[in-house]
Amino acid sequence: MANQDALKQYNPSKYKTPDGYTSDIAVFTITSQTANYKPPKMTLKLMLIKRSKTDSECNPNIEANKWALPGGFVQPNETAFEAAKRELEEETGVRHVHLKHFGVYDTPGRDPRGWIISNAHYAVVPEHFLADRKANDDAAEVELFSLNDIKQMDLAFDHKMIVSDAFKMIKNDLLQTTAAKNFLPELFTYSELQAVLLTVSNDPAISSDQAFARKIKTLPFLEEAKGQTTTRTSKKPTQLYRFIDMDIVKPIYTARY
Amino acid sequence: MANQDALKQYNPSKYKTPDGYTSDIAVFTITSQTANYKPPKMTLKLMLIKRSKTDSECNPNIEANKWALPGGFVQPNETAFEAAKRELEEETGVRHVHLKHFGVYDTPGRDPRGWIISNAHYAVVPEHFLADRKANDDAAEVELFSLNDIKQMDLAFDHKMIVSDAFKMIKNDLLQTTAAKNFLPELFTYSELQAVLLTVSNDPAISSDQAFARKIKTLPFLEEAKGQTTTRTSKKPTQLYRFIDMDIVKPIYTARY
DNA sequence: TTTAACAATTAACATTTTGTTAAATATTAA
DNA sequence: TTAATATTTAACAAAATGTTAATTGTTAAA
Repeated sequence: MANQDALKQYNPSKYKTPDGYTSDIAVFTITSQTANYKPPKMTLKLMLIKRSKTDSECNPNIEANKWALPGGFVQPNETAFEAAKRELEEETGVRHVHLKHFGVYDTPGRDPRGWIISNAHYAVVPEHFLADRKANDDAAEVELFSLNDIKQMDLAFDHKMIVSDAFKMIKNDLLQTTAAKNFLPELFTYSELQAVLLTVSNDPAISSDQAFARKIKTLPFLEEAKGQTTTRTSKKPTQLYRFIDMDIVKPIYTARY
Repeated sequence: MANQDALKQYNPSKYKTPDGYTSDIAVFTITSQTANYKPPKMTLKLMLIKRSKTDSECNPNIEANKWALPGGFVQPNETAFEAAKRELEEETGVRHVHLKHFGVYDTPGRDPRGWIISNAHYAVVPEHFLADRKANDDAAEVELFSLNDIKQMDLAFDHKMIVSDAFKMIKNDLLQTTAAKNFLPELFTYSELQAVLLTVSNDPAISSDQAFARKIKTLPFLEEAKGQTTTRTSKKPTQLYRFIDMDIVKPIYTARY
C-alpha cells in the first residue's frame, strides 16, 4: 500500500505542534419565575466557575480566582466534542443534553501556558439539573449569570469573547432551529414556549398572546398533544404542545419584514 | 503576579499534545451558463485538488492520487482562520473573499500520520478568479465538481464528510444570510440573484419570476440602484440591485409554511 | 419597415395571513 | 356568587401572496 511508504518518510517533528488542545463549554439554563396559575417569566443564564487558588496537586492555578467557562484538556483518544460531553458531566452531573460546537479559539498568546487551542461548545441544561451543582477541584464556586451581569466582569483567558459569541449563537439557534425544546419539558403550553423565545427576542409576533397562540397551530414542527392539558400556567386548563423533530430552513428572501 | 508562580509550576508535557493542527478549505464557486439577453443558469461547484505522488521534497505523499480539499498545517504564529486565508491565496491566488470556519474534524485515527486536528472552512470565490487556477507542488490537478459528482468519488482522509457538511453549511448560509452577494457582482439583476438561490433551493416563492421580482422590492437588505440598468440578461433594460450590509434573523416561529 | 420573440415588469384579483380589538371560556379564590 | 385572569375564539380590516394575464422595451428575423 502506497500510504505505508509515505508514512515511513513522514516526520511529525517537521512542524511545530500545539502545546494543548482543550474544550470549553458555555452551559446555558433558563431560570423561571413561576407562580400558581401564571405563565412563567424566564431569564437566560450562563453557568460560570470561579477558578481555584490551587489545582488538585496544590500547585498555584493559572488565572486563579477569575470566573471562567468550565472545560479541560482533550485526551488523544477522544474528540473535542466527546471531551466537552465528559467535562459537562464532571462539572454538572448532567448527560444527554443539547451540546453543540460553535467555535475555535486559537489566537496566538490567548493562553499564557503556550499554544493552546480551545474548542467552544454550548450546552442547554434545564434549570433543575443545575440545582445540586457543586464546586470541584478546579472550581471554587459555581454560579449563574445573565449576559448583563457578565458584561461588567473580567473573565479568565479570552473567555469574555467566547461568552459573547456563545450568547449570539444561542439566540440565533433558539429562533432559527427547534433548540427551544431543550429548555422545555416534553409537553408545554404556548405561554411557556413564548417565554423561552422572549428571552432572546422582542418580535411583536411572538410577544402578542393572541397572534402567537394562533400561529403555533399552523407551524409544521409543532403539534397539539391531543386532549392533554395542564393548569400550570392558568386556571383554565391549557392545551399542551410538543415539538416534531425536523430540519427547518426558512429563506430570508421569503420572509415578511 | 500570581500567574507567574502558576506558570513556573505548569508542566506542558503533563498532557499528550496533538501531532498536527491543519486548516482545510472548501472553495465554492458558481459556474454560469450565459447567453446574450438571457438570464443565467447556475451550478454550485466545489474545487478539489488531486494529491501528487510525491511532496515538494520528492518523498512519497500521503493519500497520493486522491482528490482532496486544499489545506495545510497551521503555523504557531497564526490562527487556523489566518492559515486558511494564506492557503487559499497559495492555491488559487485570490484574497479578500468570503471565508468562514464551519467545523472541527478531530476523530482519533482520521489521519494515519497521528493525532491531527483539522479546522474546516468554506470560501466563496467568483468563477473568474478560478479561471487561471493552477496546480502547485502538492496538487497534481485542480478541478471543479458538483455535489453529485463528488457523491460517487472516494476522497482523501475524512474529506468526504467535510465536503458533505460544507455543502449543507453553504446551502443554509445562502438562504439565511446575505452570503449570496459573494457570488454576484456589486450590482445584479433579480434574475441573477434568483439563479444563485436556485442552486440550493426550489422554493416556488423563489422560482416564480413574478413573485420573486415583486418580493425583492420589499426586502430591507436589498436596494434598487436608482436609474441603473443592464441588458446582460434581457433585451429590455433591467433594473440593478445591490445588497445592504445588515444582519437578518427571521424566526422560524413567524414564517409561513 | 414590420413583426416575432422574449425577459422584465406591472396589473388584477382571489386567497391567505396578519394585526388588532373584542368577546367567550374555564377555572380559582374572595 | 362574583371578580379575576390566562387562554382561546371571533371578527374584521389591512397586508401579503399565488396566479394568470397584460404591457413594456428591446433585438433580430422576415
